Amino acid sequence: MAQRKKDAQRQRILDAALHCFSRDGFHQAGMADIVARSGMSQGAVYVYFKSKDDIIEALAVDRHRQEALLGSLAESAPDAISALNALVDIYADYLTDPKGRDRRRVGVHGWAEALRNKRVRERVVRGIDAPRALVVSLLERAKAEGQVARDLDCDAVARCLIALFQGLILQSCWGQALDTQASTAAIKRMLAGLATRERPSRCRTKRL
Amino acid sequence: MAQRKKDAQRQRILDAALHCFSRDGFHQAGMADIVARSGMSQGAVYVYFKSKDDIIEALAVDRHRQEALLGSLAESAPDAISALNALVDIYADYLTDPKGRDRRRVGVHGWAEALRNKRVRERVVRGIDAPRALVVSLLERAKAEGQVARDLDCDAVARCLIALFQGLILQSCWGQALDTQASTAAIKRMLAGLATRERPSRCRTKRL
Amino acid sequence: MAQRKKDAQRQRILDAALHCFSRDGFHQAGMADIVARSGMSQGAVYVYFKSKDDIIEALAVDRHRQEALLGSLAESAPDAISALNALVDIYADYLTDPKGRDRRRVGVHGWAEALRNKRVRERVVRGIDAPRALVVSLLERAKAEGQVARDLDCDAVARCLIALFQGLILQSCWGQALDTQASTAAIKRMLAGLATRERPSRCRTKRL
Amino acid sequence: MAQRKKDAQRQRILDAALHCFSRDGFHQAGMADIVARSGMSQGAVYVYFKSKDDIIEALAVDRHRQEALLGSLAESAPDAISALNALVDIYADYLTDPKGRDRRRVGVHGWAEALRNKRVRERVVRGIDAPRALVVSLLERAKAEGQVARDLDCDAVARCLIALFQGLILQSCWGQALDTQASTAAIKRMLAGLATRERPSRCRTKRL
DNA sequence: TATGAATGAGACTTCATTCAT
DNA sequence: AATGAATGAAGTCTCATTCAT
Repeated sequence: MAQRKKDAQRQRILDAALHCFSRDGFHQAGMADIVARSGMSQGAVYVYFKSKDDIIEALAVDRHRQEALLGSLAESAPDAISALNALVDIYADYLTDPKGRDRRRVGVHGWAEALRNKRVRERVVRGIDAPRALVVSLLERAKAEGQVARDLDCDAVARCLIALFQGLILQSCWGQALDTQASTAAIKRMLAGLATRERPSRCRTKRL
Repeated sequence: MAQRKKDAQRQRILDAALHCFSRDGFHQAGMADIVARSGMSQGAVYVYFKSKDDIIEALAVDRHRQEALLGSLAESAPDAISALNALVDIYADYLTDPKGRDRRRVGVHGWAEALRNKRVRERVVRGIDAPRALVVSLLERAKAEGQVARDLDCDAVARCLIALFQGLILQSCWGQALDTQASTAAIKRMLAGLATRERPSRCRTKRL
Repeated sequence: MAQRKKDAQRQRILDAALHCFSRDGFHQAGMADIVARSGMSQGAVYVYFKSKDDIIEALAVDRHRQEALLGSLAESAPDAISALNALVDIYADYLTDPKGRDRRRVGVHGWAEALRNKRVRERVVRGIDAPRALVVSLLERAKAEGQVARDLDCDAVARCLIALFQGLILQSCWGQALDTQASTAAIKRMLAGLATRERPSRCRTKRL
Repeated sequence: MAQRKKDAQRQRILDAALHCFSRDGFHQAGMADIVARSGMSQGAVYVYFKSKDDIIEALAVDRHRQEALLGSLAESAPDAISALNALVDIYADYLTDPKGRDRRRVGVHGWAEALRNKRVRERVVRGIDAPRALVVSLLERAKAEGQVARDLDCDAVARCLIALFQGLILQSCWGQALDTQASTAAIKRMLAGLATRERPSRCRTKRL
C-alpha cells in the first residue's frame, strides 16, 4: 500500500483517538469509541498501531506544538529579553486557541499517564527540553549582555516559566476563565523583575 | 460501633487507595488492589464508600494540605511581601516532602480526572480558591502599603503563582531533579519584580 | 421472650417482606429492603427466620385466604348449585379487594417460584386442594340431586374452575381492567351449562 | 458474517437461556449457566444481546406459539362454535406437548416477571390480545348466527377462557397430572352452556 | 435478644486484542 | 489489507448470612 495512504489511515486513527481521549481520558475511552469515530474496523486499527498504549504514546506529547511554537520564535528576536516576551505571547496564544483544545486536554491526561507509564514519561519530560533549552539560551544571552543579574540561575527560571505555563494550561482546561491579557502582563512583569536595576530606564522600557 | 473505629476503617481504605492510585492511577488501580492493601474484605469497602468513584472523589483533592499550608502562614507575617515569600518557602517544602509524595501524585491524577468528572473538577477548582484568595489579599495589602505597583492585577498574579506551583509539582512528580533552592530564589526574584522601583534600596533588600 | 412478642416480631418481618416481594419479586427484593421496612436490624431477622427462603415459604401461599374464603361459604348454601355460584362471587370479591393486592402479587411470584422450589411447590399445590375438594363435593352433591349431568367429571371441572380464577388473578395483577360483573356473569353462565337440560325452567333460574 | 449464521448463534443463546430459565427462573439462572450451555464464551453473548434483561425480554413471551396456534385454526372452521371447540383442542395439545415444556415454564416465570418489569408486562399483555380477539370474533359470529345468547359479553367470556388456560398451564407446570381428555370435555361442556336453549336438539349436538 | 459491621463468593458486564475469513 | 465476531480475563459491585459485641 502506498505509504501516503498508510499515513492517512494512521492519522485518521490519531484524530479519532485525540477526540476520544480528550473527552474521556486514556483509560476511560475505549478502542470501540476510537474505532467508531475513525470509521474503520476493530481489526484495522491493529494494522497501524500495535496496541492502545501505542496510540497513547503517539498522542501523549504534541510534537507539532513544540516545533511550531519554537519555530515561530526565530523571526522575532531583536534582543534576548524581547524574545522572551514574545515567547510568552506565543504560549499565551497557544493556551487559548480553540483548535488546540483537544490537544491541550490530551496533554493533561498525558501528564498523569506519565506518572505510571515510563515511555510516556520519557516523552513528556523530553518534550519540555527544547523550550527549556531555548529559554535558558535566551537568558544566558541576556546575562552576557548584562540585561539580567549575573547570579541568576537561568535553568531554574526556565523551569519555573514552563511550570507556570503548564499550570495555566491546567486551569484553562478546567474551564476557568483565563484573562490572557492580565496573565501575560503579570508574567512579563515578573520576568522584568529579573532584569538588572543598574539601568532603570532600560528596565522600564522592557517591562510589559 | 464506635465512631472512632469507623473513622479508622475509612482511613485505612483511603490510605490503601492513596497508595494504589498514586502508583497506577485512578482507573488502572483495581478495587482488588485497594482491598488487598487495606487488609479488609471486598464487601467491607462498600460499607464505607458507595463506589470506587466515591473514593476517587475523596482523594482527588488533598484538603489536609490546603489547611496545613495556609494555617502555617499565620505566624510569619511581618509585612505582606515577606508573607508572600514565606508562602513560597512553604509550598517549596510541600513540593519536596517525601511523606507527601503519594498525595502529590494522586493530586496530578486528580487534575486529569477533573477534565471528565464534574464532581472532581468542582473539588479541584475549589481547592485552589483558598490559596488564591490568600495571595490576592496579601498583594492587595502590599499594594495599599505601596510595596507593589498600583496597576498590578493581583488576581492574575495569584493565578500565575498557583499555576507555577502546579507545574513544579508536575515536574517533581515526574522525577525531574528539582533544585528547590534555585527555584525558590528564582520565584522570589520574579515576585520582587512586582515591587515598586521608587525605592530601589528597599527592593534589593526584599529580593531573595 | 413472651411468645406474643415473638409472634409480633415475626409478623412485622412478614409484613415488610410481603410489601417488598410484591414490588420486586422474591429474588429481586433484598433482605436489606425487608430489614429497612421492618425497622429491625439485619441480624434480628435471622432470629425469627432461618433464611430468606424461609420467609419466601411462609409467604408463597396465603393460608388466611383459603380459610377465610372457604369458611365464608358455610352460611350460604341452600343447594349445591347456588353454593357454587356463591363461591364464584366470593372469589370475584377476593380478586378485586385492594387490601389483598400485595398478597395476590406475591401469590403470582409464588407460582413461578413453585417451579423451582420443591417446598414452595408443595405448599402451592396443596393450597388448591381445599377449594378443589369443596367444589368437587358440591358438584357431587348436585349430581346426586340430578342437577348436573351424570357423566360429568367433577374433578376436571373443579380444576378448571380453579384454573380460571388463577388466570383472572394474573390478569388483574397485570393491571388489566377486569369487569368483575361481566366475568362473574360469564362464569356462572358456563357453570349453568353443566346443569341438566331436563328441567330447563330450573336451569334458567339458576343461570346468572 | 452471514446473516444465517448470526441468527443461528442468536438462537443457540436463546435455546440455552430457555433451558436455564425454565429450570432456575430468570433471576436464579446465571449468565454463566447460559454461556456454558450455549458453548459460547462470556463475551460472545453480549454480541447478540445487550444484557441479560434483553434475553429475558426475548423469551418472556413465546411469539411462535401465538402464531402457530392461531394459524392452525384457519383450516378447521365450519362454524363458529366448532371453531371454538377446535381452539380448545389446540390449546389442550399445547398444554401437554413435551417439546413445549420449557417454553411453558419460562412463560410462567414471565408472568411473575411481568409484575415488576414494564417491558415484559407489555409483551405478556400484548401476547394474549390475538387469541382473545380471535375468541371474541368467533363468539360474535356465533351470536350473529343465533348460536349463543344475544346478551353474552363476548369479551368477558374470551378473557375467562384465556384465564382458564393460563391456570391449566400453571397446574401442568407444577406437575399435577392433568387429565386432558376430561378437562377438554369439561371446558367444551361449559362452552356449550353459552349456547342458546331455544333449539335444544342443536345444543346437544354441539356439546362435546 | 439485638446490633450492624464484616464477609466473600458470585453476579453481570466490559474490553483490548486475536484470528478465521 | 480489512473485517468484525469471538475471546476470556478482569472489572466493579451486591447480598444473604455470620458473629463479635
